[in-house]
Amino acid sequence: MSEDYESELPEQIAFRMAKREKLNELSDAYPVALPITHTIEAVKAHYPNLEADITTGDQVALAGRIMFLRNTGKLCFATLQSGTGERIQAMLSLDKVGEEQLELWKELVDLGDHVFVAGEIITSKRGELSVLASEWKMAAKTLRPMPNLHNELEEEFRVRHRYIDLIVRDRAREVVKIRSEVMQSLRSTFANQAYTEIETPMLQVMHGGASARPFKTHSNAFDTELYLRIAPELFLKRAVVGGLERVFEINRNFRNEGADRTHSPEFAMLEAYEAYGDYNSMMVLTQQLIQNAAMDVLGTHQVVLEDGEINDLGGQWDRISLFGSLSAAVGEEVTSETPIANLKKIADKVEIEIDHPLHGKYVEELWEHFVKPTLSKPTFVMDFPVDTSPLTRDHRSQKGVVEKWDLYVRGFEQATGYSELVDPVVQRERFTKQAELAAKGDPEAMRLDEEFLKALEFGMPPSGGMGMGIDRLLMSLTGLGIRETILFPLVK
RNA sequence: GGGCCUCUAGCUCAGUCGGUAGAGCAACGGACUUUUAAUCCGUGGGUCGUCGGUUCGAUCCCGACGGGGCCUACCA
Repeated sequence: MSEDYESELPEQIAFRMAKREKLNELSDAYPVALPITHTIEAVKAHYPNLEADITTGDQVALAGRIMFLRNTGKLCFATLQSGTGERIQAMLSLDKVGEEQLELWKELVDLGDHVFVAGEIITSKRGELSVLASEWKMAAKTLRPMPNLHNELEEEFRVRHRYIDLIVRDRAREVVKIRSEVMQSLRSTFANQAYTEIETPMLQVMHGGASARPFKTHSNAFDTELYLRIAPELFLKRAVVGGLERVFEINRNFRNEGADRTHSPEFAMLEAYEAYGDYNSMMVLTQQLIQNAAMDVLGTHQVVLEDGEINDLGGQWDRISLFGSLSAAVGEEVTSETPIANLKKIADKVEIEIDHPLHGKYVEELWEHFVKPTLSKPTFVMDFPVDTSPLTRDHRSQKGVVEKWDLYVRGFEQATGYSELVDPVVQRERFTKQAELAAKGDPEAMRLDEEFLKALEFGMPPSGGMGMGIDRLLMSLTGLGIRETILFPLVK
């Protein structure tokens, strides 16, 4: 380490560096192993309510991070915290550790340090469960000062230093745990229905499965452009062609588009496909996945959100038709046959501008303006325009409409499901139309994927499919913004 | 992409109608054997996001750039 580096250090780091040096001279600032006998959690659980000023005679050895330090002349107090946030008090007294060890403690131990203490379980005069140390050791010296524990950290600081956020904020740890348990719940719902979890490529020669702009990268080995996937759909369908009749994948998608409170450039996506299912069976599955997750993780379908509001996920969720609900909202019949000119008139009346060649885009924009804001309860919105859903089967009884639903929860799209298009000839036609859009400059239009079409030509059974944003599921269950549901969201 | 706001000590924030800055916690020195954000006395710590411009003088006014936020348009 150069002297330049040290001389430029903020004073608090320089002091801690010196303490680290001294610890290493005396023994070790970062010992490889410590004779720990108990976790803080175990000790707390074992002595739930001792009276004040008690000695137990029980010896323990434990370690934790120092969150508070209260050093007096001959008796020092420290609050040690475990990784789960559980805390216990350590006491170091002159008569138990001796003058030398007490002085070293006061000289070398800072807030944030991991320390080891061994001693007797007691309660203090004020009743605080404590380890009265007969011995202490540095477990790991911290070089940087901890933030002020009495003010909330700024949002940006929390995101950029999530490890500190996790140390000081209970809710940060809770959200990590909730997310992990939601994942387990989803997998268990799938496992109970004989689904197989698979992983499909995230680096793709051709991106597809959604309308979105991809991230591009380059492979040296293949000397070719590659894309980070925008969706796993086309590979999961290949798996269904291959006979994996119930498959799902939970993994990251990447979309080179805007970032805001509900969008992150990389986000966790769940997709599931079920041979001989359709969009009706996928609605049942999706409702089960979410309701089970709420029940397994939070113990209720009446989820309390961050702002105190209740998100009621219970019961049978509403199912409405896209064209029907739009027609009711605008007060006139809107169908897949309604001329664009008429749609434009409706749009003009409420002063929304739509500039897109697709009829379906008009319908969806109008729906989002008139109906979407009125949805508060979880609602399946069914039967979408064909020209905006190139991978979806035509409706079994309605013309110009496909068997697709979107699930809206608290006003944003939570999941989507389809009766999958499995006719390779129709799929080729749909891709061709997408290619025309791409030629006209639509950066989100899909590509014609010959390899995928070849797979379909080998016969894909009739299937239902669904996709759900995991981060958004976490948002629905907690009321947090997407950057709070992702442990380490992308920051510049 | 467009509009508005913001960046000051390790952290959270004040502040200067233009004369180079403060608080609380944290840190350093001292006192203290029952503290709970311990207390008391004392001390240090800043390229005021970066680069330019205006000015005798800029942390403050102006411009550009960078980070962040909110609103707005688009994708889940």
